Amino acid sequence: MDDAATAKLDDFIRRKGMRRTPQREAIVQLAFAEDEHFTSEELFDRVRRKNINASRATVYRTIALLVEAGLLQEIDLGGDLKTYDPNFLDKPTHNHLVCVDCGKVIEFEDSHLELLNDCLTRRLGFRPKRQSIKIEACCEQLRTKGSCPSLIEARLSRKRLPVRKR
Amino acid sequence: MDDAATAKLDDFIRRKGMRRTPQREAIVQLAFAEDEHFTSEELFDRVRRKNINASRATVYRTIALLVEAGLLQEIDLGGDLKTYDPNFLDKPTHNHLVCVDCGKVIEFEDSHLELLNDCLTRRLGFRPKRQSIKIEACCEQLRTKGSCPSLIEARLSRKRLPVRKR
DNA sequence: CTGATTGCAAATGCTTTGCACGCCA
DNA sequence: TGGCGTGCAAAGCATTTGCAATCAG
Repeated sequence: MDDAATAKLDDFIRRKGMRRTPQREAIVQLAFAEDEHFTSEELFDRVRRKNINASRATVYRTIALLVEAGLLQEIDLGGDLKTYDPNFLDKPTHNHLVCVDCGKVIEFEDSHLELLNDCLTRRLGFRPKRQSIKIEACCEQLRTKGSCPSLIEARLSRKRLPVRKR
Repeated sequence: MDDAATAKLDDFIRRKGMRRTPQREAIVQLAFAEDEHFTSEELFDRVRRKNINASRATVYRTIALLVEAGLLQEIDLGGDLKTYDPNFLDKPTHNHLVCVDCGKVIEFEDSHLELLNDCLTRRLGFRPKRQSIKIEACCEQLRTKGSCPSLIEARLSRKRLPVRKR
């Protein structure tokens, strides 16, 4: 978590008359420790692995806090669980491409896409607030060679494949 | 529900060795009776209002069936409930603009957007499968005049506003 | 001190499932 | 008749919440 984020959170907490607690500090730090998206439960896992004294409820409450403060974005990756993205502060306009085979998520930005969306929104008589683009696709390599590097990587790291059913 | 859809469903049911039951028929018909998106519970409401003998469980099971058959699309409109879109068979490439104030959903298509997304996907080394674009915006009129026709309409028809918390 | 915060367990609410019965093919 | 489909109630599961104890300021 960079300084801008720290400052923003401090400001938010002060304005709200809230308190700084060790649990909050630790959870927030862990949320931004990696660039990867996470679910509530995954963040709670990080907390447990670090032997931090914070309950599941506090993790959920802190996530809600960060979302409200605009530091964390709730995004839809297609699963049934809510996913959070810690990278929107640095790249406010990025979009997501999800590999339907391995669930790997790739973030990308494109100014043309942004501009086009903006125009479309205005043409429809609206004022753009936020646009989220999710592209579901599969690797060329998977199709042609029968295996995709992301899939292999996902298997090696024993990563959870995308959830389809709750 | 047009003929193409009926045929497609018939085919799907036959291939799967499934049966045609009055409940299924009725639920499917109601699902495509209107162009509007619906949640599982809303579809169940329609069923009840028509005094059709079908339980909530059957409605859920039939929705799953339609999604699997590719006749219904599960889309993310930002609420916490799953939403289903019955219009993808006619317009496979449409996107959604959601008014953040009244929750009104507008469907739109744009070939430039499609093309651009397609190029982007390929450039990233992927093969496009499906792209869903959700734009969150608010009416110009709401900003300038303090009220938006959709909002008024939503209030008049006592429509549920977008769900924020479960 | 005072009230925000936490932890626990219970509650919520949507969705799924096990099972016995009924009905389509 | 065989076994898919249905209804009911119970189970699942992520998330939220009530409440008493605790802790920050």
